[in-house]
Amino acid sequence: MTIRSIRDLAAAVRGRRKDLGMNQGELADRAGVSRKWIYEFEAGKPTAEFGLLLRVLDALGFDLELTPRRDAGPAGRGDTVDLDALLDEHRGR
Amino acid sequence: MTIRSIRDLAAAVRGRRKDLGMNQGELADRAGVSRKWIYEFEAGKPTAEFGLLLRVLDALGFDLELTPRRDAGPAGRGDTVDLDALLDEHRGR
DNA sequence: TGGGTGTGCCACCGTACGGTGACTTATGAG
DNA sequence: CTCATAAGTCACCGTACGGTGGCACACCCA
Repeated sequence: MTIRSIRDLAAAVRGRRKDLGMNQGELADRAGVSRKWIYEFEAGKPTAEFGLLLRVLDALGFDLELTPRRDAGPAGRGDTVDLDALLDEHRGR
Repeated sequence: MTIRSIRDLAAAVRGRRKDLGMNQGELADRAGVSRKWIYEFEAGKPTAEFGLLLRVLDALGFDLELTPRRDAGPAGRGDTVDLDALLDEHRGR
């Protein structure tokens, strides 16, 4: 699934944890964080540190993939991205 | 690419930023973080907050994907680490 | 030679992250 | 009705994240 927000990740983590039959405490131990961390993260806390998150995802058997965003265009554009257009778009903010 | 460590991500971010012709300051502005954050993150700081990271990845046009780990192929090195071993290792700190 | 730009790095500071420990509220088994 | 377990929540606290502003060095180009 594509992660667009912390809540996306939180839901995925919680679902996966339950699928694996783990409770918050077990996951916390395996990932090396506190149960509080798990609880708050699953509640959508956006300030969680990335390093700890990686440990949790690892403990859950998740892989994290990074890919250049493919513009949801009608016809799938090639891998050639229009950098200027992209820049202008962002410049607008 | 698959993210296994903060350094993986840091390298990807730095490479992408340069490809887009941005300097640290520009990326920082677009992502709404400080230049110090960009600098430290690209240097591999593992404690960066996930919320800020999402903003930076968004500013760079990156998509983040979460997938169940593909079972390590047999050809792979002895990465047959089980969770308990990982557990013990993490416990050490 | 000098100016401009990009980056590494520093000190300082307010804020809040994350850990610990405990309490409370379901929920379920016996 | 108990007892046990899981999850939500709280207070307390040390630590350090992240922002601001600045400085120095390395370039590059006129």
